[in-house]
Amino acid sequence: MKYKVEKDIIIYSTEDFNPEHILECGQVFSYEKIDDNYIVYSADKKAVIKREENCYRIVTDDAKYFINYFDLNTNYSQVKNNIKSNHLFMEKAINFGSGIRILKQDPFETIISFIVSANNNIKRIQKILFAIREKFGVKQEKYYAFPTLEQLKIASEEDFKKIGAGYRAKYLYSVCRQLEKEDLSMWAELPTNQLNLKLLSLMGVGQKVADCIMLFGFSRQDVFPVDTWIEKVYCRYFNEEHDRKKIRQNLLATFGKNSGYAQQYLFYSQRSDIK
DNA sequence: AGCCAGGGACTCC
DNA sequence: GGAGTCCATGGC
Repeated sequence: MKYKVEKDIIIYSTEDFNPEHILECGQVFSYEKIDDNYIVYSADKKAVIKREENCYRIVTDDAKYFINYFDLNTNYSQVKNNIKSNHLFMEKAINFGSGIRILKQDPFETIISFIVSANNNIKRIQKILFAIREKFGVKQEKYYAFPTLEQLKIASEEDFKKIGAGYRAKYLYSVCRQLEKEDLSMWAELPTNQLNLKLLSLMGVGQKVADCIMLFGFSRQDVFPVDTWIEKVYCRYFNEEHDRKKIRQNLLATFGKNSGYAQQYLFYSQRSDIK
């Protein structure tokens, strides 16, 4: 990826970087579109992505953080070549979401976000997560940081209900109780299968949510989140199959260590319902 | 009005 | 280990 850092980050190779694809492909919920620009919030940080003549400009106080966040040192042209299988639908999905990059999000924020995401729609997920920021996060200049565990653990189950989390309020409350006893900073060192077990032990985290957390919060590519949209893709292009465990196994066998990337192109194109 | 949303827990067997 | 059922809420 060709980019330059002054104070802002300037992105030159726009075929592998498209803010619309990156932010609206379902991997992240805390962002806004204002006119032609996007604002994304991660942990206590913020970045504005502006379209300029032959490049994108990422305006932020913490360039180092967002170079990592946007995964700028991974070559996505190569990623796309690696998963461009014989399947025509895969090639179409890649073309449709050609500017997708898998974000490296904050682990705690990702855990909370994808617990909220379960059996929910994206609009409402966004609303709940912004409310969590406003109610429990530290106020910055013009936005609220996502609360740390230390800050969020004062929340009661009722607090989460008032925010609109519905039956997930109980999960959020108990996950804070569970995480109080853990050292989350050590989880990044675990191999994927052990990290998976840690995540599955959390209330409100099943295999799909665990996969999303591993992919978006722990940079693991050897996972394949299967939700209702991926199930639709699978039935459309592979077999009529509704056992998500089997679907996951088959897709992992097909895409191997590039599964996470493949999943995201497929999810985005299917959810946007390209023909 | 009824179905669906980036599913998971719980209760049976 | 599977199959059924229930779960809050808002958008369409």
